[in-house]
Amino acid sequence: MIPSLGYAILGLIQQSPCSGYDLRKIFSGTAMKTYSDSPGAIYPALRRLEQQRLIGGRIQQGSGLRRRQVFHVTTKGTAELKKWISRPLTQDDLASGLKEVMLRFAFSEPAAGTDSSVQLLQALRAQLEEYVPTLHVQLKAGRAAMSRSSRLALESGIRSYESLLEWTKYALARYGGKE
Amino acid sequence: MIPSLGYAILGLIQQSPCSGYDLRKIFSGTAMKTYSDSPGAIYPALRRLEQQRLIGGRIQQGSGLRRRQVFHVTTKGTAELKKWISRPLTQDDLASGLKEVMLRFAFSEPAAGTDSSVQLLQALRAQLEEYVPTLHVQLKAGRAAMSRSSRLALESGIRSYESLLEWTKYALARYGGKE
DNA sequence: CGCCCCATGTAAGACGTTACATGATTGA
DNA sequence: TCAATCATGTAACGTCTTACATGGGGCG
Repeated sequence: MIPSLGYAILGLIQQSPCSGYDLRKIFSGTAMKTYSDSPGAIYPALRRLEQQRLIGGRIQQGSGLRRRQVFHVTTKGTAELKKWISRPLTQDDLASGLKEVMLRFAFSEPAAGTDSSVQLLQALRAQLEEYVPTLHVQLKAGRAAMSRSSRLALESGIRSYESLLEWTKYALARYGGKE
Repeated sequence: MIPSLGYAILGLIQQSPCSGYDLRKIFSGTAMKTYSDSPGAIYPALRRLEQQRLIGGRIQQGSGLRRRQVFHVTTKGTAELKKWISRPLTQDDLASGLKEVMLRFAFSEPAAGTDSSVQLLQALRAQLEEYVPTLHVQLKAGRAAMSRSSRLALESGIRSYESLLEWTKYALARYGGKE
């Protein structure tokens, strides 16, 4: 099983070939730094992906430049990426952090086509419509026993899922509407 | 350095003494299952906290019950919890997942008092008011180079931070308003 | 020459996941 | 008595963090 960081790397490399150093810069410069910008994570991850033949590296040795290995995604890598993006959405995908779901969506269009994006959004919307009410139940159930701050914290979680649900509708509209 | 799971356990035990098994039930039954409900994580974590004298365990051996170790927070543990909750909020706290910040807030009132809760909320609001505009910049900067789905994914992140900002205002109002 | 950035890596240690193991108790 | 649940743990494995190491290249 490939960890999140692996997929993040795979997706970025698929958008355009990168060296490990390029990846570090992307991670540390954008909102993606959640996926570790440390060399101790990135270089081993690259090697693992290479061993699985999901990416391939070519050493760029042109014109006095120092050694620099640029990686590209293999056919197998593209297939793996598509599989990951198209994987059915489970309850766990929601509860265990939206980050990975959003990463899948972010890569979906270039890596797996518009249909995949739309399907992911629809699945996400459906899951959220199921999940949000259970959170309200949790809030009602625990209301008495919870402190004010923990109640508010739970409310914050509920709000964020609700606002994500709104977003899925907005995003679906951007993909043509009708459904 | 104590990992998130450690603080989650510390906070729960502080609310009311628990056994490892109780903790597992709490984690798996509520929205807190992000913090691992697996025994392979919880029991070692409990032992670590005990070694640091942050919690203490008492074996409940009454009336033919099977051995059951109930943990309570020590003075040192309470102090550590307060320190963690009151720690100044950094940029990293925002970028590297709100989960831990919300956990701190959830425990803040019972563990460190109302003042701590309010201070955390104010700090969070201030950080968000700084951070949200930088995300808008990121969106504008990358707009051209990004695919539709990655643009939408970034927008989703922005929305979620914005809605969190709204929530901090709502929560502060619940703490007396004025500020 | 000395310093900083490019670019890659390695080693030690901590933590979490998965899966397995152990026994006692309750209820069918 | 057999299964399920209570309750605790352990071992192997993989991954991430932190910190250190290495060297070329440009620049003042």
